[in-house]
Amino acid sequence: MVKKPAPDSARRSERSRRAIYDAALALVAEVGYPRTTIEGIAARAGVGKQTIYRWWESKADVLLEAFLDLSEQASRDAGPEYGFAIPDTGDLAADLKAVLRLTVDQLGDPRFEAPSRALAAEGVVNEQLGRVFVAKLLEPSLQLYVDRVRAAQSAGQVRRDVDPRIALELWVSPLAQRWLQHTGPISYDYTDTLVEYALNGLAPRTPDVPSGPSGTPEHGPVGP
Amino acid sequence: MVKKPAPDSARRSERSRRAIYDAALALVAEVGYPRTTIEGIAARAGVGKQTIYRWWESKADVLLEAFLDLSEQASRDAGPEYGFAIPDTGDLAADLKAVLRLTVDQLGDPRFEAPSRALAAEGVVNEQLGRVFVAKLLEPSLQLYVDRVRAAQSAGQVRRDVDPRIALELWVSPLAQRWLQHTGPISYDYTDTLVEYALNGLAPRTPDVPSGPSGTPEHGPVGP
Amino acid sequence: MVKKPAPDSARRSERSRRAIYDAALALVAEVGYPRTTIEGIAARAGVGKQTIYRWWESKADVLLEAFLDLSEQASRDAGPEYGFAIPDTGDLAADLKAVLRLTVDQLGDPRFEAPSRALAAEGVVNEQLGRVFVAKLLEPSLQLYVDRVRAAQSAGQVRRDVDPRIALELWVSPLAQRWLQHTGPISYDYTDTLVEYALNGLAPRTPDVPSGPSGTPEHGPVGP
Amino acid sequence: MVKKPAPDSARRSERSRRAIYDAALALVAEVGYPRTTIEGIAARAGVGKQTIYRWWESKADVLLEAFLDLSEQASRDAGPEYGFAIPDTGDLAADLKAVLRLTVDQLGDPRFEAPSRALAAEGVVNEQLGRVFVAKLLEPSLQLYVDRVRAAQSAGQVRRDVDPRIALELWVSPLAQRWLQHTGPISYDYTDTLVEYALNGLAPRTPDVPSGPSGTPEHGPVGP
DNA sequence: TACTAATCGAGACGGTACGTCGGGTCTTAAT
DNA sequence: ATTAAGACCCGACGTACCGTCTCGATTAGTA
Repeated sequence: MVKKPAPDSARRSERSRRAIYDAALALVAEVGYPRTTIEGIAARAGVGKQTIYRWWESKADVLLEAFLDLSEQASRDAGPEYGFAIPDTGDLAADLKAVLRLTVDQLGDPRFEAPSRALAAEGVVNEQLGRVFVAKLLEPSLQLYVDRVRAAQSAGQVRRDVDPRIALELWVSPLAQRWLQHTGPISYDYTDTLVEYALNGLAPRTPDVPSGPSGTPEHGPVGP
Repeated sequence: MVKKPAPDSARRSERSRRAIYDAALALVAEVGYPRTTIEGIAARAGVGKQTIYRWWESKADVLLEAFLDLSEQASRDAGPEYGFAIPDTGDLAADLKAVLRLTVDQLGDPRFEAPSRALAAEGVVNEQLGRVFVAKLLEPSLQLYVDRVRAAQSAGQVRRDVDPRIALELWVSPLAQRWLQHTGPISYDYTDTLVEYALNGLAPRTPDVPSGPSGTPEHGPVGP
Repeated sequence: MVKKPAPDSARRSERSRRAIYDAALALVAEVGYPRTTIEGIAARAGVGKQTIYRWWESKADVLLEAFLDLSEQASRDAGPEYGFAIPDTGDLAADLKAVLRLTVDQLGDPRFEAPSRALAAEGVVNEQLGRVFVAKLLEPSLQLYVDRVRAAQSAGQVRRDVDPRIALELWVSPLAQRWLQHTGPISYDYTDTLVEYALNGLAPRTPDVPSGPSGTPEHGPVGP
Repeated sequence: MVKKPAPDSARRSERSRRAIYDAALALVAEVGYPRTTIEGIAARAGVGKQTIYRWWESKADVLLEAFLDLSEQASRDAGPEYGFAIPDTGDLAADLKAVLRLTVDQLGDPRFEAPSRALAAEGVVNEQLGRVFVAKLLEPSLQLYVDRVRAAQSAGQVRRDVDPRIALELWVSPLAQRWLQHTGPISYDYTDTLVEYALNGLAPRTPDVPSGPSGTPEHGPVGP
């Protein structure tokens, strides 16, 4: 992530690095991302500006690393041995609902909200940073859903021809969009509903009784 | 939105307003949002800085109005009588796929991409602006889906207990997230798949007929 | 003093003119000349900016006229019939001292100080205005000294080869400089001393007769 | 004179300081004081505006220092060993006339005129700056007159009860006023006359010899 | 007395400069 | 060699006024 004639990272001051992380996160939480300045971070961290410019390319870069560090720390604290996973009780719907409820809680945690909003916003406009953000923070979480969906496929609860990476977006993206863009309220009910819609679809279940005239004959040759 | 001793909007210079819109959109497209400055907009528009500060509160505000104006213009040009609508051929899936393909095209249009990304990003971090952005630009479009889903409910193609406002997020939000956060590629195949997953659900169709090879054989194993 | 395509002064609003004079003098006294602005004068006078620009060329111009008006008013109030004059009691030294003491008082009058300092300062740097200032305000006063000195010459108290216009500078200019440039304190003693030095010269009187009655026995060892 | 968390003057850029002095003096000479802007000085000096604001409080402050520097330089160039002095040939009148003629020349030197007028004008209105101007630039010159007058007193050419600080104003102030306020022309004749009037006074010399009334016996080698 | 043209209060406009903030580079001294 | 400190050049900020330019609404002098 650093491009300059790489300084000697062996001599790097660990103390300064930590102080910078702390200052950056604190400032973003306190005054918001746009009013967080490199000078401000340096001053708060008791560090020279050059120390920041030496090791990072931009304000966003600093915050990204700081937030990554925070996340690692959090997951180390939370799960000593395993790094989070989605439970598998055999009931996919229930498992997803449970995890999404935790996510709802986390999205409201002010400790995470300010920096993650800031990074997400920066990522919208700055593709390079956006990709790092996604790769380092988002994808690992999404992968857990991929795994869980695969397990459900093995258990016959999800059709085998479904692409798990796309499937998970049916519940993850709506929640993400509501949070990111303030397009709607976020609640347990909401996420529960998403899971149900996603697993069951919107179309009426073909009445297992052949008599049913309705159905959805019009779209796609569902069934013979 | 203006706080100072409200300027007299009757005497406002229409010429300047248009020039400012044009300059703002052009600059965002050319150098990107963060490098677009109010000073730059004023200079390019041949306008005094104060004329911008008199009528808008911030750079984001200017761009938002400029973009709104652009959109209105576009929809006026496009649909003389009706302001866009989702076709209703009777086949919900087909209609949604068609509209989403248009959306995919539009998301790639550089004319719209720069300003809408910029505004979306700003809205992530600036809730006030975000809400205006959503209310003025996003919701009107989403409302069209609500209407179409309601029609489908009347036609018996969608369960009556489904909330259309949530339903539409099953295909809109995934697309939105991939575009906003660069979480994945965007293609016709992708949006087609979203529509199918959303309408049919992920769970296997209750095998109404034991022999039934149900599922959705037509589109095979989608995904990367 | 006005160069533009002369507006019709017959239609000029006397009310506005007076309000502008008052506002200008008040502002200069309150906030000082540099922080007195045309906009400020207009606002305070309840007058449109154009009304000022129509009749005056510059801030200095406005103030100059306002001050001239003030002076005329003052001299009309002070001396109904005669417009100031220096007394002629036959004792030139006494007359000059008396008038200079009045001048000392006037220089300390805050009503006059702010605007006259402002105008003097402007005149230092802006020769055109300076000349008007001198011609309209300073010279008329100096002329009174010229007259008095001429009278003294007729009375044999001042040498006939002395140029009165230069002579008066011996006491006027030192006082003026101390006031303008803050080069020294101003007091009755000081002006008295100036008159004596000027009339008697600095060189020792040739002790024509040891008992000589001339000289200036009355003022003893002046100065610190 | 600086109020902010005093910058470290040890690290001050000498190069910038000189460039700022040069630019300030040049601009004042070229476009006049009021049209000389801090921005202009910075641009011409190839310096950031902040570098000016860091070390000076105002435009007047910059110019004052620049002019002080110029004067020091000039006096260093002119008199390597002694820093100017008024000659003492034994003839006070002649010595004063000589020095005043030099002053007349200097007042016409465009190199000095613009900045010194500007500073004088500023000092009229801004007492703080005025006092610095006087103390640093004016008084040192006046002191030379004080010394010369004292010497004349010792030599019996000037009365012992005369205050030299006031005496010198008899010729300095008239010249100063004519120059500052454009109240009259400046010439060698004029300054010569001032010296004669000041030394001999305006009142007729007591006719030491009843016969010789005319001529100018009065100012030659004063004293018996 | 009504007409009508100039002046008036008001303030938006294109500009210039202000004084401040922060970005990113560079220098210094201390560790 | 890295660090804290901070001066430096630079660009943009948001504000204050400049002097010009419309706007109705008076407001005189003329018809």
